[in-house]
Amino acid sequence: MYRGMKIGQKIRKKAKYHHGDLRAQLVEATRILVEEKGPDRFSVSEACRVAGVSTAAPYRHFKDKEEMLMAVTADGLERQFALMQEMVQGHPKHSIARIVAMGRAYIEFARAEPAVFRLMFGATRDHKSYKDLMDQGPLTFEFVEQEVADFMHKDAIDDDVGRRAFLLWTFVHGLSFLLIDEKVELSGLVMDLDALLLDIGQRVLIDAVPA
Amino acid sequence: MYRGMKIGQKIRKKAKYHHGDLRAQLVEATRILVEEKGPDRFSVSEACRVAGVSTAAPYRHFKDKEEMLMAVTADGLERQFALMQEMVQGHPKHSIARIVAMGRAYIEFARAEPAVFRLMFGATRDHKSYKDLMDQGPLTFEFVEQEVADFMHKDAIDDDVGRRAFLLWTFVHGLSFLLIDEKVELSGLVMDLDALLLDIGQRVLIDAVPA
DNA sequence: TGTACATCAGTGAACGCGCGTTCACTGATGTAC
DNA sequence: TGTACATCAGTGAACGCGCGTTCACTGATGTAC
Repeated sequence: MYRGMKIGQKIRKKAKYHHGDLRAQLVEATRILVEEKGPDRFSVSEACRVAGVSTAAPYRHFKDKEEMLMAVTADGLERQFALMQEMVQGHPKHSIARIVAMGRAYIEFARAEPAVFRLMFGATRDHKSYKDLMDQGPLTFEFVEQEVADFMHKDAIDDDVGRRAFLLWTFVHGLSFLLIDEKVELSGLVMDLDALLLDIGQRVLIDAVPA
Repeated sequence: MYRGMKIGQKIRKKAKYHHGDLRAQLVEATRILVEEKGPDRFSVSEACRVAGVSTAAPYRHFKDKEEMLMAVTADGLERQFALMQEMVQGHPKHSIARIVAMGRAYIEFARAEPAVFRLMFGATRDHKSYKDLMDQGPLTFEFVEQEVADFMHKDAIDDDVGRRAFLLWTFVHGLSFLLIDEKVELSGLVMDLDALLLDIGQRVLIDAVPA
């Protein structure tokens, strides 16, 4: 059964003419289907079937199919950001453990919801609402920059901080895709994920000192 | 007009009942369409239109639609590998310039043919022929490992070499996706691509020396 | 509190569309004698 | 060299399918008096 949906609930919902919660439920159905079949094989009709509603119903809440996908994407961006903020907490300020935790959060999100991750970071869609949506991306990156600045005991984000944050992001982004696209397995990596993140974190954040 | 196809050629080809070259031409049409519309919006019918052939014709050469995409993917993997080998040549052995050139080749391929790159490295397809296809991937990675071993003046590929090669690959892979998915622009990077690749190459290949 | 009515979230049937694949066929080519 | 025939790469029409979206509608809800 789907997340947060008890047996029989679907039928009960159907009994009510006015749903009350259809938009949220359609977004949830879309999220599940996208995850099950991939973003390109998702269909509005199927989301309606899951939500127990006629195929015309979504058009009260969304302009078109693409807008449903955008809603899932926006939700994903917010949740990933939240997860990163959450996982950083508890690690001491200025410690590299915070950087590692941040990277792990990024990757864990990708692995938990690969299809949503692909929506979030995959090929740009040429939909109107896409621009608004993409405001969340920079926000998350600024958070990474802030953490890097903290680690380096800098109180502002300068070019050097930006560059290092970008290196970290790129690495973690690449690893996410390699993992969810099954080009690489964590078990084949010799090191475990945390060790790997620590290693790359040190390489990027600590400069080589000439002997 | 499409690559290697002169005006009028399509009509001339059509005049011949026996094509002689249809398989190759369909692969080429598929490649072009995938690049134009994205892997998921490619259709067999359209490839047939481009190749100037009936919609049933491909089934003499391919089992199904997916097999056409696989052919394009395999071709892409080979060409990327060739490009990497080619761009490394001319740089002195053991020099980091070889590593940089290799990374640049990877990224240049991705930028030149983003949709094919997505086919090559995107979500695993559950097609029978997919397994055979994926033999090329490890081959390319071994080449990277060999170059890393050379740079480090090692004559065998050990775990340390493998780990560093993996770090390089992950970074370059992440950068490729960020670029083709338009999450980042080279112009916004402060450093140019070669400087960036050199920087990350050094960080991965040269260890910090404790003061 | 009861009633009239506007609002609005849903229905269900229908639409046109392009798709992947199959089918019996046809016409060109290569080969045996 | 000429002819009969097998082979095989194409045709073109048809199929069933599921899709996204629109339409006139209906029934539940909230509000004004």
